Amino acid sequence: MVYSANVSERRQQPPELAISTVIFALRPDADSARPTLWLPLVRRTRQPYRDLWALPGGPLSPEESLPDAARRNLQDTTSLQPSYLEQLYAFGGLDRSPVQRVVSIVYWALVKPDVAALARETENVRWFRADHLGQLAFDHNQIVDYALWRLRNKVEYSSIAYAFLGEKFTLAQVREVYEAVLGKELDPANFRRQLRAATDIAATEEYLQGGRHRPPRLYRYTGSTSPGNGPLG
Amino acid sequence: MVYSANVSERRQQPPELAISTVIFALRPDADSARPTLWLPLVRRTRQPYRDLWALPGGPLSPEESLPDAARRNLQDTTSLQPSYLEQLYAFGGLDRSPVQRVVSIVYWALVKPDVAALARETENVRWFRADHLGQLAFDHNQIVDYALWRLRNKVEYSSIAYAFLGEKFTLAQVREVYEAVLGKELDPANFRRQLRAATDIAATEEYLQGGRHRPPRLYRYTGSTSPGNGPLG
DNA sequence: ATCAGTAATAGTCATCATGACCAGAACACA
DNA sequence: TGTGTTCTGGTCATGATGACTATTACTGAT
Repeated sequence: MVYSANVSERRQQPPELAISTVIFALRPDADSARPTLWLPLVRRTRQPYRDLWALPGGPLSPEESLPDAARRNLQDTTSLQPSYLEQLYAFGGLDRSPVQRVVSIVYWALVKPDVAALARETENVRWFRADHLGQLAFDHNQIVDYALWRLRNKVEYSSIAYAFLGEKFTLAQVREVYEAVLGKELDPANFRRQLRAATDIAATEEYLQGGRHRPPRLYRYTGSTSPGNGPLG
Repeated sequence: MVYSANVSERRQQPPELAISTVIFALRPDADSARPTLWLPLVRRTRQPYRDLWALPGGPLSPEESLPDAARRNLQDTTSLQPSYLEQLYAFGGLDRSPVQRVVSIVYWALVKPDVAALARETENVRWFRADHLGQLAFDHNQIVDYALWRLRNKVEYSSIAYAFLGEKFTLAQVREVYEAVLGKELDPANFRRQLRAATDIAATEEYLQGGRHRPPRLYRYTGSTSPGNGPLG
């Protein structure tokens, strides 16, 4: 902790308020042929934790709302426009940053595959597989763990999975989302039965051609874009 | 909005960071003989929203963690020590306060009945039934609605109900907690079957004497005090 | 002392969701 | 033409749940 200021000094200053976001996308994986969970990180160019990877974020401007700040930070640092955005948690531990006390209101977001594919990687922005991130700056490993936990829970009781997919999709693609998020394989027939009982997806008359096997039917999501966060929408 | 400063003026100032808490307790109700959900509110003695009722809260001191700040504010304003405390949400809308922009990190808490009974009401601290609060200051009606939504969800999939109860309790008392929180009656026999299948409550050899009918057996909660918030504990 | 009333407790039954599993249909490729 | 794989529809056993019935054990009135 080279850059840790002494405690009484830090406590003179008012807490700084920052907004950060954990962003997930499903990307094709070289090894497994199945898509896996990835997330973009930005390299820190200043102390503390210089050259370590961190969540995209920045200070809250006085004239923007919290989700607007999250969206603007995403646009500025990674050029990504999320298909889903939800507040994750406010982290305010005293020792999160060795320099000054920082309270971070953290959002988590999902992006669709076409948006994620267009995003170019730079020297300071890179995609990482969610299951081996290495050492991140600050308490960001803990934050990502929590975001993953929320994602895994939410995918099971809400219709959030479709935020990972395009307008039309096969049931197998939906299953691949669940399998990538939950980290386990699901029975195709049983999974299919559940989706067909759901009211928020509808079959189209189109089939996905060009595959190696029987062409699967395409479906469309007909539910609300925001899967609902209680009275807050 | 008599006290609303003009917008450009407000936006010069940095956002203020506050901590508030929604506290729930189960209290006997005069009408229904069944206990109902109550929460303590504090009267505002200053503008804005002077004389309206509001959630207990205050600014975050630089040297305390977020849950510590919530706990201290509860102690200072209502003298209540919660048996459960969890972060609810960070509210940061631009127009939450007409004077200055305020970002509120809101917690929600439960208190046990003996603690709630000891709390004395004063001129500026009073208990209200959760189902008719009237007009509160700021956006606190919306915050209470969200806290109620979270409470109702969490009571169904976690063991949070025991935070409302003492060390030993009857199964009917647990059922009364569920009924008060969910706002509907539950079948005693089926409810009993579910609780007996749970692993985190154990039967004692004691019975509650003095009632009008067959004395019910007393049970004890054997699970963890913190029902778990994912990787954060 | 006896009986009525009510909660506490135990149990039954039909229904539904789920996991495991089987089988035919429809395609590409050798 | 056959083989392999996925897509799709189906069966079966199991467990959870809601509705319901019945017995037990107490208080309070007659």
